[in-house]
Amino acid sequence: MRTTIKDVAKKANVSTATVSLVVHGHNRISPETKNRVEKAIKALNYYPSKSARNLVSRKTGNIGFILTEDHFLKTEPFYTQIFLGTEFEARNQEYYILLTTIPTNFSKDDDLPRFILERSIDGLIIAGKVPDLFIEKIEPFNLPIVMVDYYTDHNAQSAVLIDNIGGAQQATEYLLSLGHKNIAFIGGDLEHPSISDRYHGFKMALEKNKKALNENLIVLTENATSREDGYHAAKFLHQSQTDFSAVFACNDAMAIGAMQYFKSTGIRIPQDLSIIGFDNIEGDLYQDPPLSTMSVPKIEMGQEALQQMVQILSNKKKVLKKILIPVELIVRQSTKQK
Amino acid sequence: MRTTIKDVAKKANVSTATVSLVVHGHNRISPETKNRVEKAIKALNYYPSKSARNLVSRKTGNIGFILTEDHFLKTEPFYTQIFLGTEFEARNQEYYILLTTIPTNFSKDDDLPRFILERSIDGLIIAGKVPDLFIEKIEPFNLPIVMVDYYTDHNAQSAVLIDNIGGAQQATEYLLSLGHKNIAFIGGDLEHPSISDRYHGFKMALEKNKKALNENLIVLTENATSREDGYHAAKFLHQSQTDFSAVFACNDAMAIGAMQYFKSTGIRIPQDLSIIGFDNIEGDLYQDPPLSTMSVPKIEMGQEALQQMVQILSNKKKVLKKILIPVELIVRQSTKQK
DNA sequence: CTGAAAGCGCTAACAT
DNA sequence: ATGTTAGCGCTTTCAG
Repeated sequence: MRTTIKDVAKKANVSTATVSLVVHGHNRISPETKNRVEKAIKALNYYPSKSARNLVSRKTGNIGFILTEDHFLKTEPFYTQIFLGTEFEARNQEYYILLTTIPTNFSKDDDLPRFILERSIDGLIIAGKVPDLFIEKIEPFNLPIVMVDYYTDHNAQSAVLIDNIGGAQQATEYLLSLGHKNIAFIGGDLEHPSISDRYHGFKMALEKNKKALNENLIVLTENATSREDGYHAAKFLHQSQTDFSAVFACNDAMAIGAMQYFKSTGIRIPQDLSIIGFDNIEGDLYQDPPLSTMSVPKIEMGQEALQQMVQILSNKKKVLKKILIPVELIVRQSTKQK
Repeated sequence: MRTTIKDVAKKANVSTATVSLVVHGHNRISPETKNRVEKAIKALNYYPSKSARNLVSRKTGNIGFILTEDHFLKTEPFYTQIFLGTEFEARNQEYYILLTTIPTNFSKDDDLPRFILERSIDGLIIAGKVPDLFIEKIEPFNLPIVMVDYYTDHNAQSAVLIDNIGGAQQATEYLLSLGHKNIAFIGGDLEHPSISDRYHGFKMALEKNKKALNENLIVLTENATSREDGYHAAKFLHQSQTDFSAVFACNDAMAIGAMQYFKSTGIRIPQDLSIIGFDNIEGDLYQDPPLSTMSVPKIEMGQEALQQMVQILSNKKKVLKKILIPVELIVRQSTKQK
């Protein structure tokens, strides 16, 4: 049998209330009693029962973490890192994270995660793009929500977002500063806020530097932004016969795919062509040459999300914040002065 | 305020005890009452409070899932898939999974996961290789443990394991059946049970078929078994000038790296050299040629682990089982009749 | 077949 | 400064 608050009280010769106060660090307990209680706690190796606490506090101490299956199983551990960040922070903040996935094409017949139905969580962190339908369906549960790396104002929530616009500008301007005049952009589905923001950042940088936008240098694939898509985008670009000396890929996966294509045609990187990506994934380092990119602090984003959640949970007032996480230019060997 | 069992009882004109019995599907309730109660539950959208249940049952309804950080963040979503399998199954079995990582080099100064210290879990699933020290440190907590894809008999637990020996034999015999006489093996740290088992399976198949083992055709890298390691192992093999027409790599990552090296030297696959891997990771399909391999059912392994845990948790008797999950030969284009 | 009631371990008024 | 006590929502004997 596990030791309970009663055991501690008995051993320390106080009431359970006193023990409870000591455990919670209330200062209206005399130092001596406090000391005695603490000793008893140590001696008995007492840990308060979560269940009992939860029952009386009407909270669960759990925070749900949701992402779509494909995001979780993706080769790049992008969301996995974000999860890890929230898990790290949850340790400090005394919360547990309940991770679950939802089908990538969540449909109206799909059940909501059990922890939502059973109300086993105090709040919900949603990472990455999820179907609108899902957001709608959880609305009635009135859970505090923090989104990470995705945002929809379908119903207002707090969000932790990458500074995609700023980062894309920075990347583009870096390329410009290297003397490149004709810069191509390869990307995917503009419905995705991250991608469209990066695209915008790219255009803004050109405008700001009074460079005309050459439509032929913009290649947007239908949907995904994988290595394969990058490969094909590069091929398309190459075969369009338009002149360019640098490529800004909307993410590293596409950049890597593109690089692979260009190299296969004999184009040398960075001598003939500079390429920069976005995300800073592990694979960048194993490329030949290693890929220049914009670094996204994934762990930190996860931590930030958890902190936001804790704030929402402790203050009653619902401050809806959008937090923009800055990204950092990482120069490696895939970019070069023209 | 959330609806409680009392609300349901009042609405259905019964006692809370009756509601409880209905919820648990006891059959000593008359059909009419049962019906009435069920209607009330629906109408009020009642879900029993986990905390209250946990408190009275002295269980938490949670199962911990532990892996090392590097395993979780690996590029290949191998353990991620295993986790997903346990999570899927946990949904059926009414458990929540608490996922946490431990440092890859867990040292004696590292804290144990909070959910162990606070006893917030009923059992623990450990996936992949973890430091012995960790296993030792959790022993006093006397938690039911199920290991997945790793086993140590430091203290006896149940385990869900890949049939590595059988799979390696199968792969090797397949290569033999193709007419290959000189088959190389590339692998890593034999301290790791999976790798050493695959190595043994390889040797056993040779023996069984009365083929001598050529030491020059065995390349074991120091530690890891990544693409890079495969690349270097292949290089080493190639430069040793020993004759071989087929390679069995201890996993797909190494196989892919090896293939990359061989192709770079002009060796054609499968015309000049057959390669087979192990694991069946997603990347296999994107290789040129697509990689033949032994398929490991990761999701199923996770499910199996959870089921084992539930069994242990429901029976008091601790049956320690080792479950061997069979693997399946997948023939793609990297292997060919000699 | 159903209800009354004790109690799981803890917290938070309210007393003292 | 500390103790008493009434719940939190549920399960589970034990009666009826």
